[in-house]
Amino acid sequence: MTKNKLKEVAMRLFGEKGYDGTALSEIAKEVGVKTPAIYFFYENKEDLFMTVFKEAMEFYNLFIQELSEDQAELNAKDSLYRILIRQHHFYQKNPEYSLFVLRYMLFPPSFLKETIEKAFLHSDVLLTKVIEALIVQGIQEGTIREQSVEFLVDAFLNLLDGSCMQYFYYPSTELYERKLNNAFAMYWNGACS
Amino acid sequence: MTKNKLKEVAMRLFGEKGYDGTALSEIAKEVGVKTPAIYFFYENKEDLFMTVFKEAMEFYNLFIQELSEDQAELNAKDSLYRILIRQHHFYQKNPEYSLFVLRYMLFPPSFLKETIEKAFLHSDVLLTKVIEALIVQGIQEGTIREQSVEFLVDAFLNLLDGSCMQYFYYPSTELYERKLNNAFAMYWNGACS
Amino acid sequence: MTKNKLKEVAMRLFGEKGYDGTALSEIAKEVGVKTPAIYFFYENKEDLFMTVFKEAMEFYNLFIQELSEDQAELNAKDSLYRILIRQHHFYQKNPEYSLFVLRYMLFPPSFLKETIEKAFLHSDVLLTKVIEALIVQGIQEGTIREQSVEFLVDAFLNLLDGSCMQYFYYPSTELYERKLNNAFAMYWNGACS
Amino acid sequence: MTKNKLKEVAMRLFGEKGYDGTALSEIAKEVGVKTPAIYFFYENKEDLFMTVFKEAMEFYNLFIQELSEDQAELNAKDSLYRILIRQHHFYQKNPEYSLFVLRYMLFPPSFLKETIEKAFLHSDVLLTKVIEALIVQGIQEGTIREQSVEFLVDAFLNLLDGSCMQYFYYPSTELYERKLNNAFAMYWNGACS
DNA sequence: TATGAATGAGGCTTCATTCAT
DNA sequence: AATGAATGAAGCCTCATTCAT
Repeated sequence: MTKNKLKEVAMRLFGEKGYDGTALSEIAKEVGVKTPAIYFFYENKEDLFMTVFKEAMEFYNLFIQELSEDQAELNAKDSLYRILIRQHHFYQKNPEYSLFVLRYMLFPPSFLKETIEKAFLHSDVLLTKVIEALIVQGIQEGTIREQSVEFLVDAFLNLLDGSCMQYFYYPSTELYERKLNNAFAMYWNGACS
Repeated sequence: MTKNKLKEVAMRLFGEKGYDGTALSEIAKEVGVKTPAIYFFYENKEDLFMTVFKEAMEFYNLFIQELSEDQAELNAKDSLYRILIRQHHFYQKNPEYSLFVLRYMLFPPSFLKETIEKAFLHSDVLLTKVIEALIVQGIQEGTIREQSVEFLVDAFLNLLDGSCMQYFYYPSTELYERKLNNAFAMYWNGACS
Repeated sequence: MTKNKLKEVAMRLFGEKGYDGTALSEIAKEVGVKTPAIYFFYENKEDLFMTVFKEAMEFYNLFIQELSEDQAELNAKDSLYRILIRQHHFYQKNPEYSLFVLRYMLFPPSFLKETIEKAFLHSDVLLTKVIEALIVQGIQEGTIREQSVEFLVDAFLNLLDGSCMQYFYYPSTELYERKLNNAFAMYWNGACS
Repeated sequence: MTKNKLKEVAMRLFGEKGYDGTALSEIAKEVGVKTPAIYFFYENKEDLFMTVFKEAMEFYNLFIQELSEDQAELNAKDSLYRILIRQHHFYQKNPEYSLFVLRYMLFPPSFLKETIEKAFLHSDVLLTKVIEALIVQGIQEGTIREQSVEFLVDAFLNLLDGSCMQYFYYPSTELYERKLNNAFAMYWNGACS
């Protein structure tokens, strides 16, 4: 399906080189098609971008939703750690989605700044709920010291954001993993005591 | 004068709209000059960008260096907290520099990916040393529990990166500051106990 | 059915927006069909245009021919006036045909300038004969003063052309009709005295 | 001056081939310049067209205004006849202006239908006043029979419009002139008697 | 009878860049 | 120190047209 190939290639190139840095001709070429063929499937560059963006967001939100599933049997600590690991895996297995989402979360093209901000706030709310539930579970378990939930959630979200940043920032996986583990250990340490 | 104004406007626009999304004509227009005037001061677009980039990095490194100064009189906790606050102030007082640095740290234009990576690793090393010194001080003070320094440094760097991300991500300053304080409190909690 | 609908829509759009200003896709869309369907009925854009053009000319010539019929019982003055009225009615009842004919009489697309000129000269000859017959009748009746027939024919044709122009030029029907009547009255006045 | 050459060539080509039928590249080529040079002088195709249009209208209105001048010494008949002749001369001496004005009076590109209609109504008012003055003069002279001025004005404007149409319609000058003279003679005949 | 998919040609426009002044 | 004039390259997009189905 040309239409899907276009979406995939577009996601990768938009993620790597940005909206303005990606020519439709490049996308077409990689798909093995001439540029005007794009217009058979998408209205224009913006439409292609928006389609890709929506899919990326859906996929990312799906990932967030999955974070909350299948964790019932784990204790809070393992669940939280697993979220970090899953985020890491998500980045590794879906480099195009990840790069795309990160890029346009921070640097949306001006023509859809608002749309994008709303979409990301939505994801943020989803994620916050997932974390909250786990924190509450930890407190009930007794593994997390009784204290303000908001406080614990904020710190964990910061940890996630920091890991996100570092994943794209540090080239070496080893280094990244060490930092990730150390940061989580410190978090858990603070959460318990 | 014109040369500097060009640099300033270029930094802002490159930061806001990206390298490909910024036309030299826009830069010239904001400065109140015609496009060819740029070529009197800079070889070409890349040269202007590189000049701006170097200045941004110097400025950013200066900021990092200043973090280590004037902290002798403070205890470790206050010093570390002050770093977070200073980072926040730096972003607020120098939005153009900050946005530029963040953008090109994560998404360098392909023609200078390597150069930029080196520059950022350099800054990272600088920053790591500053943190390390403070951690060691804290251990010597006895306010930080004796444990692996690397461990504490990694977690603090993660905290800084997370805060960086959130600063640009969250629109509201209040929300950002709450999250920042909560995350630091958790960090310090973990560091002591 | 589709073939005829295509012809109708094409006539209207070619008349309103010109040959170059009308895309085959627009025509197809209005007919409720995809563009390639056009090629099942017509060889290409030119062919569609020519088909439309021929029909418009036939229809217009039919109108001219009808002008000479059913007028036997009327006197010359009424017959001539009736021609003006019929022209007016023709424009009102067949706005698409009229606009099309006017547009391509004055501004033929370059690829068929000659063809079109011939077609219009043919219509002109037809019309001239009709007028001539009525003038002669008028002179025989004694209602038109005896004088050069050519002279009277030329003036009447000018009257017709002027009315044509004004019909498309003036937006208001009332204004147009007043002008038409005044112009004819003056013509008849000159013809008699 | 490239800018003026562009205007001249644009007027001719827009007049001959229509707005959609004229490529900027053609205009540029005839001027001896590459297409993007047009954008140094005009914002875009519409702007070039509008500039040409405004100039054509100004020029045409100037022509109309001049019709009323230098006619004091002539009697009404000669003045009116002279208007027809001058219109003829105007068409002959300024074929580009004339064709352009005629084309866009009848078939404005959709994006400026309203603007153009207003402009032409303005010209129409100007012209009507000129004719009116001459008719009144003729009645005062006693050369025109006393009757409704409106009636005489309408008929003369019809004569002018008819002549306009025929000028562009009939290829042969001789034929055109014969028709013109015959039509005017008939008009004057009707006006006097 | 009609469409889905695709393309070549070409149009409008922007942009970095040059060069004479 | 800066601009007016111009261009080559390239980008987005439209359109007539084709062809397999």
